[in-house]
Amino acid sequence: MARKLTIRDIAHLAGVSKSTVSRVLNDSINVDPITRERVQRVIAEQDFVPDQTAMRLANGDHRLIGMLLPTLWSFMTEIIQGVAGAVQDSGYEIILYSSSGLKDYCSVIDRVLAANLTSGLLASIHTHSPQHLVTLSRRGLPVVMINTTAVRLDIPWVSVDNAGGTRLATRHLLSLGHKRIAFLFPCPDLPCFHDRYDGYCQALREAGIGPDPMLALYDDGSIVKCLHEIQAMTDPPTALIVGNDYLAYSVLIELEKLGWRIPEDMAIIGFDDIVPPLQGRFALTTVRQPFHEIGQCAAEMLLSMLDPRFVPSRNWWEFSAPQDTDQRTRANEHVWPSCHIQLPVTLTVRSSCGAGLQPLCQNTS
Amino acid sequence: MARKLTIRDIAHLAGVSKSTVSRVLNDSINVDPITRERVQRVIAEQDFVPDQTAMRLANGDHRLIGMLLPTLWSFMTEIIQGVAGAVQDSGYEIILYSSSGLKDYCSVIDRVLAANLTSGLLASIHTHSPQHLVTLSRRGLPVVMINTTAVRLDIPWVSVDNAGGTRLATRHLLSLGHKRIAFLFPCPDLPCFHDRYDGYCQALREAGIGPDPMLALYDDGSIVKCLHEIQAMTDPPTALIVGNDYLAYSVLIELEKLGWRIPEDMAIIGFDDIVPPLQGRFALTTVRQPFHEIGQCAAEMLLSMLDPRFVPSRNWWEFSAPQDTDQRTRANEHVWPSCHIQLPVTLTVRSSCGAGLQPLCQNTS
DNA sequence: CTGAAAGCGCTTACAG
DNA sequence: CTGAAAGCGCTTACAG
Repeated sequence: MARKLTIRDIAHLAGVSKSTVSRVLNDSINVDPITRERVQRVIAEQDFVPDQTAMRLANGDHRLIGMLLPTLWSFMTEIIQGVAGAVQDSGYEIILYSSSGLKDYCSVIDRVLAANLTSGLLASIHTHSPQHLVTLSRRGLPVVMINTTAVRLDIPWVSVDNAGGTRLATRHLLSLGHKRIAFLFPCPDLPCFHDRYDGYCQALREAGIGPDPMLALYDDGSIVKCLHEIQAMTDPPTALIVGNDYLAYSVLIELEKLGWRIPEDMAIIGFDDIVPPLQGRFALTTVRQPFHEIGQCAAEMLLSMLDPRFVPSRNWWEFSAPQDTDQRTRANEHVWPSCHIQLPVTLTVRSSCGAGLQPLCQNTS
Repeated sequence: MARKLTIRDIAHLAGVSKSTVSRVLNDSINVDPITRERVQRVIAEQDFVPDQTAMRLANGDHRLIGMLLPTLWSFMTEIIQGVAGAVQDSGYEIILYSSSGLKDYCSVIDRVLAANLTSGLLASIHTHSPQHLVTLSRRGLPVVMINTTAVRLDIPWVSVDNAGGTRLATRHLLSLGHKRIAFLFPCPDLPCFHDRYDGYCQALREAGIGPDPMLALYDDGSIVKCLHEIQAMTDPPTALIVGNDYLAYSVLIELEKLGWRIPEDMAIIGFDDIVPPLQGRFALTTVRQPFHEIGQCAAEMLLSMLDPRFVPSRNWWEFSAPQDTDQRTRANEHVWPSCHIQLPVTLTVRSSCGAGLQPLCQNTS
């Protein structure tokens, strides 16, 4: 390939100095229109694109966003697409860091930051404690957590309205006549599942039903045991809300093995809406997370933090988490450090809940 | 955050020049062991990590691998994980370019290269013609295509043994007693599906059965029409190999609507092995692609092209495409430009093919 | 083995 | 409005 042109070559060809070429490239105001036009023509003729590495070094702005990914679930692709779309024309690029495997994610982050390559971080960390990120964020590092399960953090994050989703699901089951509805935790300690449980309890209370602690179930690895417990109950549930789809599908499989009919013997609703192609037999009614929008929103938040002139494609702030709303009005200039977005979710009704096949869509916003 | 340390600070603290610090950082031989040790201690004490942007500018090696992604399927996550794992400790980073959407991927590539940020490209482009990449590759750009559907290219790529996979699938159906086996193309023009069709034909011929052109079916958007054609045949097939899983699941859904029983009325085998969680009712027997290995292999190929000292984790060359083997022996020094890897696939037997539930695993290597 | 100097390709005060 | 110069943080001949 031919030697790469530099700003000096363009300067020669246009009969100006490097400074002027640089000014044209950076849309500086202080350039004579005639000169500008001449330089631009040369740039176009030569297909000149300035070296990004040098640009980044010279102006200290690296225009690189780090994206920290955990072991990837299938829906991460949608989130990534959302991020990529938002970053597409921003002048920033995404650099991918995998925090999967045995490596300590803290050391990964530290090296990433020390190397001074990226100017901000999009982090999706689920199983680890994000304390390290919180510390860095407090010290001024632009970072946005994506779809974190640890939603209590005082660090910018984008997630969904977990409680709203299960409230929707629970109401739907109530409207179908169910009175005994159980909730199955995929694991006991993640805050997002507690929020989902809270939404379920809220909907029950709104219907005048006190949540029965016996109906809060935990998956300790043996779904079968869990189902046997249900069978052994004197007043067993007729419907079950499962904390996420992955577990919900496992439940469906086990129930089938046990000979239960869905939804006649047990109505099921999940959370996430993974695995869209299979809507035929295992038609799981579920709360759909807007993964693409989650990625898009997180990326646009980060871009806004990095560059105040950045204009988001949508007014995401209308989805600020309730607890944020007050303090934002008070300290408007510091809106970013405490910004938490909970995007609304939708209930996608298929057949596992027993609502028949009539299409029906509700959402939390 | 405190001001970032530079090589000059370390030099001061260690009482040496910047040059010496740089030599220590780059493991240069020409450093007195005592000096080296002193410098290293200061570096460790200060947690110093050199600025990557400056490094990249100074030595012209950007240590950044571009990864061009199409609209992401679910299995792209596995490929990405494979790539990330391989790149993890190589000193390179991955920068993500999305070629999805309406944007012309050629212009994306050109800007990427002109900007001089990345030193090599991993490309996964399916629906577009990769002619532009071929041209660039010929001119010396290190590029590896991932899992491309256009397997006839004279450009380095990593894919799977498509023909071997369908041969495995076809043999399996033959062993179950099927004589009339159809093949369904997801679309008529992609080379990978022709390879899969070829494998199917091979297996039939090996069994002394001439492939019946009537049994080569095409999905033109209406699976139902296709199924009606099958029903209308005087000698209809009893088994069906579908070109990919996505279509296979659609077929299963349509067949169910039509009241067909799987596998009694029609045995089905797919290709890809997407959607692992659902093995209960829609248990699709399918040819599994080793997505993680595909990503890993492609990344390691690219790293080898960028840095001759790189040592791959496995001897991938044993999976060189047959047509390559001869010329590699002849022109060993140019092994890279013509390197095509076809990883073996495995047949994952579930219930849709009618083999019952006994676990069974076969592969093409 | 080590340091001073020039250079990577850009940006940005500063002076004119 | 424009150019010469210094600088971003590193590397690498070159001279000693």
